[in-house]
Amino acid sequence: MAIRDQVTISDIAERANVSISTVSRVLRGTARVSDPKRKAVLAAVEELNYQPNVFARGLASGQSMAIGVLTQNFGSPFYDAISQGVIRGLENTGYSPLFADGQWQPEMERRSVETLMQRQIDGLIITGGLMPSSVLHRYAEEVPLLIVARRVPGLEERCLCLDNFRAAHEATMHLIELGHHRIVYIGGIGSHDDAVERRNGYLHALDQAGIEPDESLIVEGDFRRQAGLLAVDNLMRNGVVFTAIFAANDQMAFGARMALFRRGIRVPEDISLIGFDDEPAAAFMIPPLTTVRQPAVELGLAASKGILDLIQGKPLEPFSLKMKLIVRESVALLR
Amino acid sequence: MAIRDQVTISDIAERANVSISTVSRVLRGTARVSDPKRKAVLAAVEELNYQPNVFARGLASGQSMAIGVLTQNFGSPFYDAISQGVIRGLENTGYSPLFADGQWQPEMERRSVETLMQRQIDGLIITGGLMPSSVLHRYAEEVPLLIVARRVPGLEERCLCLDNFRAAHEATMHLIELGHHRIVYIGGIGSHDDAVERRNGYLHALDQAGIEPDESLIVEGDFRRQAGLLAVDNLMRNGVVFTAIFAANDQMAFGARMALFRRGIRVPEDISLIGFDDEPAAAFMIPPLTTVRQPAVELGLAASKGILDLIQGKPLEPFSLKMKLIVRESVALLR
DNA sequence: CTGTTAGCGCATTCAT
DNA sequence: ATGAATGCGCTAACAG
Repeated sequence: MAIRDQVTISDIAERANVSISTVSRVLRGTARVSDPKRKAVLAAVEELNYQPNVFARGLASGQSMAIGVLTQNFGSPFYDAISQGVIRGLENTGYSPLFADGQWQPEMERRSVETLMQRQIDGLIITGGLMPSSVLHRYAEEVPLLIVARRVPGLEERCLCLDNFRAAHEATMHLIELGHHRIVYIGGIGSHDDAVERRNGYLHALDQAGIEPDESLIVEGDFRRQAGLLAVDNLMRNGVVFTAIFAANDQMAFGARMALFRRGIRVPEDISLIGFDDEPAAAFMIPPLTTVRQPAVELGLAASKGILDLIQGKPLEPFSLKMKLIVRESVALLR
Repeated sequence: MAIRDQVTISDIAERANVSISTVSRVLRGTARVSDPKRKAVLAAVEELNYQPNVFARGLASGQSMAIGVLTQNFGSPFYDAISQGVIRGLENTGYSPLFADGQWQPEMERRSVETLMQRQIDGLIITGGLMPSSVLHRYAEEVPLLIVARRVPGLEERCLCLDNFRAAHEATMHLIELGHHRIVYIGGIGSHDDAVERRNGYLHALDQAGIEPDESLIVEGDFRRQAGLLAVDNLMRNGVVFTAIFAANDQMAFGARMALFRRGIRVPEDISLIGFDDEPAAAFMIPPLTTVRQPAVELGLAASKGILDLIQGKPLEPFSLKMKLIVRESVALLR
């Protein structure tokens, strides 16, 4: 045991001339305690700087007062913003978040969740990720579970996510209205539901506009920068003609931007580019990246509220957040 | 207690026909156990899918097997990269990291550390931050402590940081060699040791080159984007003349870049710009931001190794990582 | 080598 | 309203 934390409940019991149960009672507020005794306890707590031992408390109560949060890639602005929201949402609730990083690798995600589980988390928030939905279903049975920014079939009521279809649709429409016909779509992983929805939104917009979808304009990515870069490189190398790009997330849009830059192609003068997520860095690109805003912090906040509800057995409040297209200077009218 | 995790050590003891202590022994490897019994235990563990209860273990052993990590701003690429390093460094060590976010606010940092402490962390890694050094000294007495990316007087042997002075000196020299005389320095918070060192490096380079430092070129920032933006705006408004900017971190360089962009000033054609930290996004600016590389992941790795050494009472290995200037395309010769 | 036992610090039930 | 007693699951002496 570390040197600190020597003061225990019995120390203050002694100091306050009461029994340890009384101390426990005033600390937890589980039963009424006479005023003088309560004050004595509180005073002793103060004087001795008592800090409850989380382990002992957890052992005895069966509650850890901890919420596990599986995030993807510390360093990814979007997921980090969600984490921020969770932190804020959990403040002063008595619960504290325990973070683990899945790194977008199913195996890593599993291990991370196992670790969290071992720490007896009272609830689990999973953001994004590639974990098979079967595994998620299993977790859902073991612990109050909330999934953020990902739609999992069969667990819809546990998922906090936005209308990807509509947002992608809007973004594509925006490009079409600017006069674009040949719009590249750089998608996410095919097995990922969000990616599918966004793609459908894209396709639906084309359809509405009477534009024949062109398979050669649709590229599968993996949500990472490199994928965006490669996508553009390949398109160019293959001589595919296009005037606009819609990427399923900002990271890939960054990559695409980079590839264009290397070839001396200007954005938005030569090609229009839209991303998705509104990562903070998007605003700092020169010129700023046009993107679909996913309110990540708000998502995190909602997630923390939601998980607390679940823990208390309350029904999940319906969730709705609107996404909107952030139009900056980087989308141009087609010349 | 959650529904899961019902299997306890005695369940498998029963199942394997041994005593609970034997089970504990094979699980912890604290003593030799006959082969048949060991195998029986392992088998039982497997069959029952036993998961040790961290709380019970912690209570009994006094060890939490957890390392607290106070980071600044989830979402700051630099600190996140450090976190990544810590995660990697702790893999397969039996220890797991517990993250908390200080958000660059002393009060928040304190609360976060208190929370970590309450969770009985075996060691504490603090990255950056603004916590008064007196507080840090106190923590150092309570728990094995390692400070990353910040130099704290009196705790030097506990600090993992780089040679800020030399790096700032080099960056400034680089600009001078390119022909710049009037170089703006956008600094960090004055009370922050790193900021002071970087500033001194800047001043020393000027001195060596025989350039008289000009107070009007030295701006105090706070490491955030907004500060860089404001700095440039103010300089411009006041009609200060300069041909290059050296910012004490990339975030502020981003801000400066933005301010320049808004005024139609090109980088590097019109003004040279150097940042500090080599945040990933720096490479994705158009053109990429020239910056001083701080190997953040390596810092995190070293930190995790270091904290484990401290916990085991081993002396801290001397640490050295060189920083180097990443010269990309955004520094121009003075026309 | 192995089983028995005594706590770790706290919540909680049971008496009072 | 309050104290005594029990146990959470596990580790670490302590006896064989």
